[in-house]
Amino acid sequence: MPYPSKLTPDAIEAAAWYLFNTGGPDALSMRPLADALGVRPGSLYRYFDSRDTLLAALTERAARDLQREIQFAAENHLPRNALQAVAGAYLHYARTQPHAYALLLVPADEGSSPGLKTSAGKELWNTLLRLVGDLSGNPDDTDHAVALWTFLHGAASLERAGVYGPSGPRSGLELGLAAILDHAQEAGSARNAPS
Amino acid sequence: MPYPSKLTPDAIEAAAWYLFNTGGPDALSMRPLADALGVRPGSLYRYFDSRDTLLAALTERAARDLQREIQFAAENHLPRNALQAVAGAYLHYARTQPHAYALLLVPADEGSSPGLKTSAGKELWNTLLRLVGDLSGNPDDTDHAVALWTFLHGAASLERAGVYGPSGPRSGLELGLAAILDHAQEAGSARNAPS
DNA sequence: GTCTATACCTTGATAGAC
DNA sequence: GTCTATCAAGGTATAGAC
Repeated sequence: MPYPSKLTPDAIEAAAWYLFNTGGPDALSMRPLADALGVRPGSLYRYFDSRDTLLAALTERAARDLQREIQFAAENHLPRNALQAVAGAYLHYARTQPHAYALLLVPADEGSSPGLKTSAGKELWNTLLRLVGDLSGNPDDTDHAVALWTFLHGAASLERAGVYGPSGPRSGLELGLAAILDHAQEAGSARNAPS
Repeated sequence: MPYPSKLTPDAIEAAAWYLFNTGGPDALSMRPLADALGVRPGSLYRYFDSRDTLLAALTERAARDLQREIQFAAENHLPRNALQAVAGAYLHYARTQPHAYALLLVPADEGSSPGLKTSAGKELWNTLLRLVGDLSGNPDDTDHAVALWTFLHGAASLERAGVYGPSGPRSGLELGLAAILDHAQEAGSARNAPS
């Protein structure tokens, strides 16, 4: 029975995901990955054209993961609280899976596509857009969604860069988040009761 | 006259700066750098311990550059307009020198220190803090400064990731910026006229 | 003191044998 | 489908020529 081959795309991806999340991009190299799978480096190329292709798969996976966390966090909350919870979940994911998160927003010039232009990435955006719409009353409120996402990513990114220091800028973040949510909410009120 | 050596730290740094800003991190490799200087790779190590040391020098340089741009943009403006101009200058720098900008906020685990913890980086922060203080009336308003910087970096970062698309989310960014500046300004008013 | 020559090791990737 | 070579390019270290 020669059928069950040692390798499958899923097995490779799983091992790669582990290596990547454990040690970051540098830890994901073809040789150690092959070692982990009990195989020779060259064999991997039968399933993934290149390391970049493999990274693209991991990117998609990261987007799906984060989208699920966001969705879950928002459930059973009123709009304002939902977004507050989403912000927490977003930052929590960026904190606990920093490498995977970084994959989502790789600069455009560094090969692989931006990560959030994947199908999973678009779903993530739509989820955010819907939640913001619930707050502001505008179902297609891209402006506030963009502002919110911009702020969340900035927070995740600066935190990861170690800029905030140990004491943490919690108050600064909460303040900024509140400023944006307030703005969206006021826009909603103005809609319902135009002067 | 054997004295004038072919290499000087400044010459190396300048060539490295050019390579780096032109082609990104990958373009800064020791061999091409040596070629550009008409020298053998090994020679570079008399002046810089490693590629990382060289990168650290470039990081310092980037922080200095950005700080100067910010300072210049803020001159001769009233607080609110100054910060608006600063935001523009910040994003402009991130747009036109993307690689140098990225150097400032390298994730903490990727070797070299966060870039903004250099002396030039601290100056940058102090500049921002002062300008925010002028608006809110609180000379040490770290909260609003953090919120503003978080938002600016998020914008620079998402833009670079190509997330906003060609049409640009100008309105979303202006809206978020306005929300934060308004919040700071209102805090200032409340200070002067406490209820 | 300054630079060259050279070598070592690790990457990603490919071609062809089995 | 997997292995065995093998390649080019990268960062780095050292020994020795000038």
